Amino acid sequence: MRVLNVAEKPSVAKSVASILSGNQNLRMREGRSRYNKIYEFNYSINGLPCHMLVTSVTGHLMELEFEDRFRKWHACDPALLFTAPVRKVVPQDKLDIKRTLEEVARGCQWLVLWLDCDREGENIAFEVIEVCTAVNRQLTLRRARFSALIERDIHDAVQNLVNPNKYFADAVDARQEIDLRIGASFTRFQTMLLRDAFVIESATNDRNLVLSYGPCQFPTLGFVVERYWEIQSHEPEEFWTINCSHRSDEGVATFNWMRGHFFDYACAVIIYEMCVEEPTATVTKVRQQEKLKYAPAPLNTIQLEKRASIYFRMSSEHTMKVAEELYQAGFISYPRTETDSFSERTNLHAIVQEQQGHPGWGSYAQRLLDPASGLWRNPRNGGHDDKAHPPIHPTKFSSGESGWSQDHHRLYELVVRHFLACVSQPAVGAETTVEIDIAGELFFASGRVIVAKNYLDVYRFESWGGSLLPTYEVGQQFVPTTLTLDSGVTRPPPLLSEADLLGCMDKEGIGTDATMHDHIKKLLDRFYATKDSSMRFSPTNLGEALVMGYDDMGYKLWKPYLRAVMERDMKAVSEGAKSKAEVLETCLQQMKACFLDARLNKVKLFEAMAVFFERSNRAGGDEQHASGEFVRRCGLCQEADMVLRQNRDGNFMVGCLGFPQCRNVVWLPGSVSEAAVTTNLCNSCNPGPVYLIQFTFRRLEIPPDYNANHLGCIGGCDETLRRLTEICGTGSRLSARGRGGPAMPNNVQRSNTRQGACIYCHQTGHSSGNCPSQSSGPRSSRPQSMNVQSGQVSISCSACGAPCALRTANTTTNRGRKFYSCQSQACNFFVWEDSINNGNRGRGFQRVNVSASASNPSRSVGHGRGGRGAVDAAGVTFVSATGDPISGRRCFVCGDPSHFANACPNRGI
DNA sequence: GCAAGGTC
Repeated sequence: MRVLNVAEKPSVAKSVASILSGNQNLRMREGRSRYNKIYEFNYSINGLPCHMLVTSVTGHLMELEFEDRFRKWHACDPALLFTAPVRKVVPQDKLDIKRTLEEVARGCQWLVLWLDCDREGENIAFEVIEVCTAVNRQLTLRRARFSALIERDIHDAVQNLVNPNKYFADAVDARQEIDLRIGASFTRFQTMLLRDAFVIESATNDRNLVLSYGPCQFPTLGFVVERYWEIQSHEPEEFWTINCSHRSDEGVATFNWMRGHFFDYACAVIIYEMCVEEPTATVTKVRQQEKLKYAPAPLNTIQLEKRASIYFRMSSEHTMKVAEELYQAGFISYPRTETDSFSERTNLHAIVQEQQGHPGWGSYAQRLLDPASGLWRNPRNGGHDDKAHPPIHPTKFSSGESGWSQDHHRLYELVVRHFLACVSQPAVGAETTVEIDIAGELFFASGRVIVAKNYLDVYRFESWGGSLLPTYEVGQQFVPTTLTLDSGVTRPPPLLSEADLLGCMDKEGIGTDATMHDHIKKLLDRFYATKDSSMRFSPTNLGEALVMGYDDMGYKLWKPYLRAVMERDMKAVSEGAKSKAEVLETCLQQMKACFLDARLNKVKLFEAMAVFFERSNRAGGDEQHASGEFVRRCGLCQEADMVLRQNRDGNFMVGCLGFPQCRNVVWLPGSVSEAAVTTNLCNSCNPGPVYLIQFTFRRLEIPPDYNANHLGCIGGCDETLRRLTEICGTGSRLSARGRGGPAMPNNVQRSNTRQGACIYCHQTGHSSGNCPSQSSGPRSSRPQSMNVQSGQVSISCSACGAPCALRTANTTTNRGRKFYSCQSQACNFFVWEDSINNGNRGRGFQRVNVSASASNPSRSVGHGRGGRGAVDAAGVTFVSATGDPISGRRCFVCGDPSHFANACPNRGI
């Protein structure tokens, strides 16, 4: 019996063939595609002798596409894409693989499917079935289920073949169809609506600019915009904290206030004064604890991308490209995996053994293998398993290859060191916490000594800040060296880093491990977002405007919810709880309703775009062609429909949907006030059908002997329409110029009250710049850009010199109080408006100085915001006027004192 | 010219 075996990728075909044949009498020959070889050997399945042929596809063999009539953008209304017929086709670049399968399948009796054991794999299995059974109806179809490319699994799978799972494949069919229909309809709609209506300077050639919408790319953009809005709308709030330090022979200890910080200055000062008056500190608690810092879980794709971004500033897209090359060359395992736990059957020691000769980490590998070192520890289980691939690990030793770039070296090193760390003991630290009491107020200090670095010895990318604390004993008393009341302001969160963004996508289920980096890249390619020099993402005006437009419509299309609902439905289909047809119908019905509604509310998108972009003077503008009532098939291009439209200026025309390729248009008289296509057909015009249009003319603009209501035909037979066109002119810009004497620039025409409908309210009588609807109210969580723009700018940032915006605080303590702040996140400058009148010109992070003397506690304490520190006879300074950043704090994520948590390089891992 | 998912 001849058995055709098909795997999802060439590497799996090779492994399966090599395992099943035991490399005995294994022959390889070329297929039609250069990547997909054919392996042949003999094997026996359940005692039945078989001649095995093993080959592969490369992922999906087929693509879903619309039928020809719906593929040209202007040939149909995008709303039709929710119902237009679709078909699965093998694209040009996969035809070679298809032919190989057909040729081999003809001579086989069985087809065994070795696709990955996930939903996409099952769907690819059915694509292979379709191609193979088309040439050989007699094939027996069997599915091999395996969870790893190891001998036992592969032999088990082939001896226990099952049936392919249609439910799994159906779920993917549904996902594909929904993605295509939603993506194509919204992309065409918003591109045609906005691209030519505004001057979008980000694109060099905006004729090619595509304003795409996709159920993954838009939520990804949503994360970026949401964080940006959070930063923009942040109102800095001033807070106060008491810090204390003590210098002894052993060094300096910095104590933090147990209360953290106060937003109320008066309360903070009262407590501070109490402390200053009785400054003697008493040690109330000394606690010593052992702390462990565990090595990370085994490496999966998302962690690889996140860590390469943080450690090497590599983009996720570039990381995957380099990883793919290392994989192809055999140095690392398959890089697209969700799995972060090793199977018990993996020979971890063998992988370590291979690395013993490396000059950088070889000696660590040797120590690991020495049982006497006690360094070995079985790796953690990260809790994810895609059942198809192991965690990313080194598969071949290398001390660097000649063709490798710096990034190849770095990524290979990360994979190896990560693996060695995973099988190592955690780092051990001894932590000491000391609590002191000053006048009833509690303060604490902590220090850490690393007792055993263990995995940190090899995993040089992570650190565990250590700092020594002088020895204290309970009951010990001392007078602090400094005791200061310090001020700070709350800061907004930072822009999203690539690691943050991957984290958001992972959490909300946007994309897969193999596609997340594509979605991020798409934001950059589409000019929706930019990445700054510190690898953080900001939305562009275009990205922000699109999200703002949909947000104003009340649609959460830019949120991850839609994808989450789809994902739940897909799961239901894969479990057989819902049918593919049922899910497709409900989902597409809802999305079509949403689409039609979005089109009705397109003014919201216009408004949002108008906040950032100038209107374009380009004649036409595709938005006029985005929808309209069918009148006739175009006689000129004979490809698209002619539809009734109203242009921006309110003039009617019947234009071809093939614009701009086809420019066939019938302009209607400028005196038409209303027009609607009827169901009546013209009896004389050819080629038919040509639907008649019911017109209403403005009485004062047509001669008295003409009727204001007229049922007319645009096919050429209608004499009345022809005469009125001659008399009144048409709404076309060329015609308007002709009638109006000397040609006027388009923007002048737009401000003409008769022709220029306001872009905001679509009414005439005022220009867009004076629209009464634009005295904007507050916008949900977004920054109030209008208010900011119209704010009285009268003060400059002390750090960067840029003019500050006047804002209004909305916090509990300062509601309604006005303040100026720098719009740059980096400066953090702000000043209360009322304090300017008092002579204070802004504070930023400046410390406020409150002085007192330890030797004379009864002396009055200065509250002044400009007082200087005082030194007593014994040289004990309680205050600092240096403006230094608050010291003695450490990052609560990694414990490193060199930065705070919001700037921690380990944040988001 | 549109999506997202495989993979080379």
